[in-house]
Amino acid sequence: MKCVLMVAEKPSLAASLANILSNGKAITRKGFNGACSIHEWNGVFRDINVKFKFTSVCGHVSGLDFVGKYNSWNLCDPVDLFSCGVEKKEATPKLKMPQFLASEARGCDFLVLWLDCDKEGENICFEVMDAVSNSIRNVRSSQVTYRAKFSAITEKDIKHAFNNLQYPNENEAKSVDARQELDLRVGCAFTRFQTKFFQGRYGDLDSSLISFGPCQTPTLGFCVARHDEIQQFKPESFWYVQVTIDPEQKLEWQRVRIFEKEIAMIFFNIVKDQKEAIVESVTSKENFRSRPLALNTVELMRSASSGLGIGPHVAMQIAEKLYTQGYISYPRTETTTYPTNFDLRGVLKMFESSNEYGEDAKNIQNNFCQPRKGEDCGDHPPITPSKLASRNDFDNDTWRLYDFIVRYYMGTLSKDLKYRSTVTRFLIDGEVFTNTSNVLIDAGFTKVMTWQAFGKNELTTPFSKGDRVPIKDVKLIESQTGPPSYLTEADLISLMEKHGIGTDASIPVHINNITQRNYVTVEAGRRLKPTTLGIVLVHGYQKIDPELVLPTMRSAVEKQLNLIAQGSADFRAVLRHAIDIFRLKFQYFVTNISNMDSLFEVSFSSLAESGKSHSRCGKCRRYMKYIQQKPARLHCSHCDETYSLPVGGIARVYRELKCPLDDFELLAWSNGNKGRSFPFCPYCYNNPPFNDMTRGSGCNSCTHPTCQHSLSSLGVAQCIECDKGILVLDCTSSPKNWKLGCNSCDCIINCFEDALKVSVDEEACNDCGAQLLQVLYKQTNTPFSDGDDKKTGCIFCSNEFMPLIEKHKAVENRRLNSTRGRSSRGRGKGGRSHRGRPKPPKDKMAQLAAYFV
DNA sequence: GCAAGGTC
Repeated sequence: MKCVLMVAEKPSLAASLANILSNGKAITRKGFNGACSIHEWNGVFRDINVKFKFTSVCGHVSGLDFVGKYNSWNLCDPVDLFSCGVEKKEATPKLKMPQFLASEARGCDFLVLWLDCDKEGENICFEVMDAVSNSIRNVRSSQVTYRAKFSAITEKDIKHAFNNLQYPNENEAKSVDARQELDLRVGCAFTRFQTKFFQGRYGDLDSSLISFGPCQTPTLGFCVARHDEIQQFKPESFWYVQVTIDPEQKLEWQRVRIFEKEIAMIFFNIVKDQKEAIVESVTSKENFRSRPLALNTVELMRSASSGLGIGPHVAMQIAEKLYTQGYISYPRTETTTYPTNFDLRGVLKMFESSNEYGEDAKNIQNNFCQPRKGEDCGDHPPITPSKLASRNDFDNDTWRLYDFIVRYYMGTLSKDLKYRSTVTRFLIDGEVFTNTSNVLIDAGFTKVMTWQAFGKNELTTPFSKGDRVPIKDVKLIESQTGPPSYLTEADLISLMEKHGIGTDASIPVHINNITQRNYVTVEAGRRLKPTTLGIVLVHGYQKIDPELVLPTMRSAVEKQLNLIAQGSADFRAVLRHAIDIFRLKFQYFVTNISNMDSLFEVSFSSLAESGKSHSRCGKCRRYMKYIQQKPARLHCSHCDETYSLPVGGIARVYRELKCPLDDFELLAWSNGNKGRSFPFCPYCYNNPPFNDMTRGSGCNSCTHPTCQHSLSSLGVAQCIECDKGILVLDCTSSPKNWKLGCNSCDCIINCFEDALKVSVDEEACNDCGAQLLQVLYKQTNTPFSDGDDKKTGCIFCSNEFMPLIEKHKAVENRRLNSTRGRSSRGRGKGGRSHRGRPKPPKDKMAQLAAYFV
């Protein structure tokens, strides 16, 4: 029997599409990658009986990256990133997606692609075809591979798509390839250049990465634009006449306010001596506030931020969790209209038994309103609740978001809010004042969406035309115009949506980025206030090349890319043109960076003047400065060199010891009292002296043959927790604390408390191959039963050491293993070199010689 | 250590 492989963009969609197409008959099994399932059934495809297999990918199968050395920050000039090679790589290696697809496709004759119907989906179609090209013959043929085009996940739509299969659109897919390549080259080139440039000059930037991106930078731009408005705002004084009538009620002046005091005074003088206001007219009309459209992602994020105080990133994480647990429908959609056959009442029914919502759900069913017609974007149905939950099922924020989604859903099926608005016009010697009073007629959807409840302001006594109302008080009030506030997250989301910056799925990522990178902070009310770094960056772009931060930049690029999608321009030509433009922009940016730098200069302190005097430079013997702000560095202002330091923790001067290779003073890095620690040479850490030592290593990885701090001198045994590392004696906090620490993982073994001295012996243990240790105690407090103050033994095998070694599960295991090993196989696991002292590098003298040259 | 876009 012929076999048809069908592929959707995500596991959940594969399940629901298979269910529709098989009329519920599909049998499901889990795929070997643990993430995707395969749904199988027999049916008819193009008039023949076939077996169907429906599975999915998880988003993109592949992603783009630079080739080889261009991934390294130190091995190439950022400008090379505009011309160097790029290659496709597996997007998520642990999912083994190409392998999974290839194996499921084996033996299949046809491929039907059910990826989301947007350009990204079209691009993934071709990624899937690539992945199965060795499994399905002629996969590029339009007689083998088909594309289903659907706009809603409804039986009608899906079956229609199945009966009208097409071929995937290569032009649309290509336009995505172009976008990927352009974003990669431009983003990484600018990011690397400006990060290295500014980190090499300033010590208090408080940022480990100064990134640029075609979406994140305009996003930051919005926040800084508002900041600039606030800064440039000049308050203006204005005056208004405030009349209070009896019974007490303030009236609104029809002129609202006046910016010249003298003129305001004239009106005030007219009104102030009057005793009565005459009712000129009373008009009344019914107004309404519409119930909401069905909920989509952007609105969910906006409301979560402004109403619940939950940021978009976290909101989406919670929504994702609610979705995978079945409480709500798929939370990423732009659509704001329910599918035609959606069981609106069924969902309400589900809530009838709920303590929280039961009463509302019944009321709404009795007064059921058809939802408003929104937009169908052809992606997924709006976000709706799909399972009843109660308060105890979740933590507080999860409950609040779930509650919001339930109430919003009920709101969309409720009546509009209705109120009566009555405007009373008063005349006071020719001046017009009004009072507007609103009276609620029907709370409508705000009965469930209580946060939108109607603020009442009823007039205590209604008036009729011709009434003469006593005036209680007349005042001339002086006030000032105020600046706008910082942008709220909700405002920012709206701006991004309006300018097409990011997508519903990536908007929270960009906002999160600019906060994580320390360009903006989230203030009370989730308002986004730019930091000095954020402001200086945006102002710098504006000085050098304003287009870099303009929100229109993204859409201009998208426009070009759309030419590819429409087939009216050649992929290569458009891409080359766009890359050329950005390369020129980049080069212009680099040559004019001093314009941005002059702004940095004002706000940040140069490396030379930041940090504290710390340890000596091996080249000039002068003290270098220790800059503790992220990323921690040592800076020698005399040599104008900067040395990076291990991430986190603290690097203190290590007993004024020096590296025998370069004369730099050694430092002891430690990550808290009980954490890892090791000595290192700041020069070797950045410029490893031996081939078998990687950048970012301490002395505990150094193969120097004679230095007393090196791995060669202090290595004891292979690590008991990881495969790669070696346990090295760590003397940096001796004699208070002695410990063995792995030079690769976090494994630490504390030992020999209060010993005067611990050192690594020349000999190795006969039983397990570990290097022996010599331990010396004060005569007065030796722990050994025979009264000796000095012993040599094995940390794993010597009985008299056992009580002096921290109880460590892995140590116990190793002891057991080595005992067992002895009885069954003679001696340990067989004296491999890594067990004892690690082999010194083969040609160490040659390496040393090379280093000194 | 880098972008933006999918999704887990």
